Amino acid sequence: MPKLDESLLSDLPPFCLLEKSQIREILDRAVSRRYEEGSAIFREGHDADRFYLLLDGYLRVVRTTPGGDQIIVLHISPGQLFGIAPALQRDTYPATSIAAAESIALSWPTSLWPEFVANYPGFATESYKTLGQRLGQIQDTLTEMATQAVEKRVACALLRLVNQTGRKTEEGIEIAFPVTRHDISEMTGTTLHTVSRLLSSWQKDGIVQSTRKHIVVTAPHRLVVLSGIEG
Amino acid sequence: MPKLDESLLSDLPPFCLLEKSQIREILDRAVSRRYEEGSAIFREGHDADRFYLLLDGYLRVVRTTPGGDQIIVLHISPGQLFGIAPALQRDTYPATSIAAAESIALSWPTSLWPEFVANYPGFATESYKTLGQRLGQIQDTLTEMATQAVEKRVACALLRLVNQTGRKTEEGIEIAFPVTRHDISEMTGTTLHTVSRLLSSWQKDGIVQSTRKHIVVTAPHRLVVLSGIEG
DNA sequence: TCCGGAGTTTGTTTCAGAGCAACGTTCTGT
DNA sequence: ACAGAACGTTGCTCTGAAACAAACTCCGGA
Repeated sequence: MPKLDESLLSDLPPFCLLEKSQIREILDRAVSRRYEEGSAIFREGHDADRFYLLLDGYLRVVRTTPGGDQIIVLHISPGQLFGIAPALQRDTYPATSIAAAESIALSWPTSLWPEFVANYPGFATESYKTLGQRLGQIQDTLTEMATQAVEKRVACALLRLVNQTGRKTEEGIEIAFPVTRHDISEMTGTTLHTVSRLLSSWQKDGIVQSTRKHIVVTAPHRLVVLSGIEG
Repeated sequence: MPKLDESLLSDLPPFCLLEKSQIREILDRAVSRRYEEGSAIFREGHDADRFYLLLDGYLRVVRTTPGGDQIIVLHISPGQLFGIAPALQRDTYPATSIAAAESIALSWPTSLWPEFVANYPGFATESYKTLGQRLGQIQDTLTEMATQAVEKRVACALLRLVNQTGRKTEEGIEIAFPVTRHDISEMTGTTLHTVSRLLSSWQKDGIVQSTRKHIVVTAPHRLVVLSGIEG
């Protein structure tokens, strides 16, 4: 493995307060690995033996029911920590992480977590902040799921993707990684059929433009209206 | 305020590793307060200026949508920490806490949190464990909400209440605090009408027995079957 | 003791969205 | 270049549960 460059970490929230030498230390103990689209980084229920940082790509965090249904709990973007079960004193991962696009992640053995927290100022703080945001976000999703009709949920899901990973293009804002109708149905607790119909109708209305695994939102404001947020 | 007894804390997970003198210290800085049924301990969006420990009673943790719909995210039982936004570097509470029955809670100013974490061994660990469990639990609820039909969700909700707060009686297991049909509908994202119908039909089948604000599960095993869990 | 409100029950109507089915299209590997 | 798989679209049917409506019961307070 080639030596990793310090600039990989030096701007990220959990590490930005650190000395160069500390970042070097952290990187020297990290394992870097590439994951191809569709492959799992770790799986629900397995031993939480490592924690991770996503350098490049996008992940889906997924839960599976006993009945075999899946749902996407959240997405991870570059720069975020994930698989941080050790932070919560868990010895097993509570969900599965799948690369939604080709991705690269660093990882460290769980046993280093306490040391990171103790030695690197700002690391604990930032990690727990991430956790707090994630908890809030899941509560939002739960509330939405419990109270909103399918159309609004799908609109919200799309907006979340756009906010988190949107890239500006000529035609509008494009979601930066492959998303299928089926993925969106697993984010919103509906069927791919319903998602397909909604997307078709929005396309007719000029709100989105989509091809296979690829969505561009051309009129975000109209989607916001549909989502029923804001006053 | 009368001096609080040390035995209040000495057996609880976050404090059980501590010296007597430390527990004394903690209690001396705590404020104890009674909340009557239906009153709020704190509200969503407000300054997270204190964190809490429930000594007696039961709480509902509730979120409200812009549209005015409410949903119950989780319940708090005696002995649990709550309102621990500071642990997640949040400066505002992400949800509202309501006393589901007459309750008593201790609280401390948020500014003491770092000190508790630093000085009291096991405190941080246990708090984060709680958080981890709560995160997992909410993910469960979300998954359930997204994939299961109403009947299963209501069965699950009832089982969760029973597991968390159930008290054995002659007729079966009784939920230890007042729960209305409406409450259950807010736990499951349905209407009180549907909950009422389900409960009636279960009563006919001898699975539950309920009067106003009061539910006894007489055949938990049959509820488990309905909930569709287990292998 | 009577009133009013909160909680519950039950009936009827309505429709969003799941389920099923069939087909079209674009990719991948050989 | 072809077969098969993965992804997407669309029409039709049917049902679970929301919406609407109306009473009934219990409880606390004046």
